[in-house]
Amino acid sequence: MTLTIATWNVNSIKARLANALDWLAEAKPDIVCLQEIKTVDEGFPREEIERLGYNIITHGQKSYNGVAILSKFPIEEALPGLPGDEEDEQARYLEAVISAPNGPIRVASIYLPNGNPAPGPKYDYKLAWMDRLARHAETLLKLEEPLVLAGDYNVIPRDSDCWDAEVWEMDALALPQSRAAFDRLKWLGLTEAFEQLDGRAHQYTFYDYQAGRWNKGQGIRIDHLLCSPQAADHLESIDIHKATRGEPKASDHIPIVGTFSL
DNA sequence: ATGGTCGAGATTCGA
Repeated sequence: MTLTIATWNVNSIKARLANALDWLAEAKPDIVCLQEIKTVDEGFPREEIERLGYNIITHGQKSYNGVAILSKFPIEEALPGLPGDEEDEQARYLEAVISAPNGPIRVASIYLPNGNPAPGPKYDYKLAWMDRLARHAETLLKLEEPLVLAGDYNVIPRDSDCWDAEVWEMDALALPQSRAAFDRLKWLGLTEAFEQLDGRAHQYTFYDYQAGRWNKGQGIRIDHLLCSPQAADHLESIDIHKATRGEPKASDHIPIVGTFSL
């Protein structure tokens, strides 16, 4: 028995609906974490996706951000919002407990702040958000459950996760403080699925629309699955569904899928 | 080819 968990920044679920329906019907992932749905909850195209056999929870926002979780199995708990700042209005975090056939799995859909320009208030917000995420992850890890924190982390973990480290040197996605905050999540005991199972250089999950990056093969790897030991122990494979980026009306991000023997 | 990225939604901002 295997369970597949995917993450995909769709860059507007309404603009991407046809692409998303095609990919869901083809890849048939059990659980999907979506980011940048760019709509309020009422605007999410629920029925079209429900028809493919998914339960859906959303944490939406007008125009920007917004996250969702799709699941073939029942969703028992829906926990919108990252703890640690009551003032934070941005819809970037949605956690759920899913009743998978072989037991419950806790999943979160994460849209970590971009942080540019750095330095500045947006970068401060990114680092503060990452600190909140680490503190919350610490709490979740104490539960000793299968846990997957899946999303657009807006962090390039290594120089070899982009096509040209010099281009990204001063960017919020690659600055040492961003990488240190990402490393902190791993030191807490979370395993980054791609690094663990594959680790090859230059395997990208994002190609900017600008400057013909896709046609030039110039991407970055910023979408990640972070797994608790109880999930990482059952990790079997990780796949970057690169062909989606070449489709008409593609998102600038590529879906990645983890397969677990759970 | 006088352009050059896309999305939401308002005529600009965020990525």
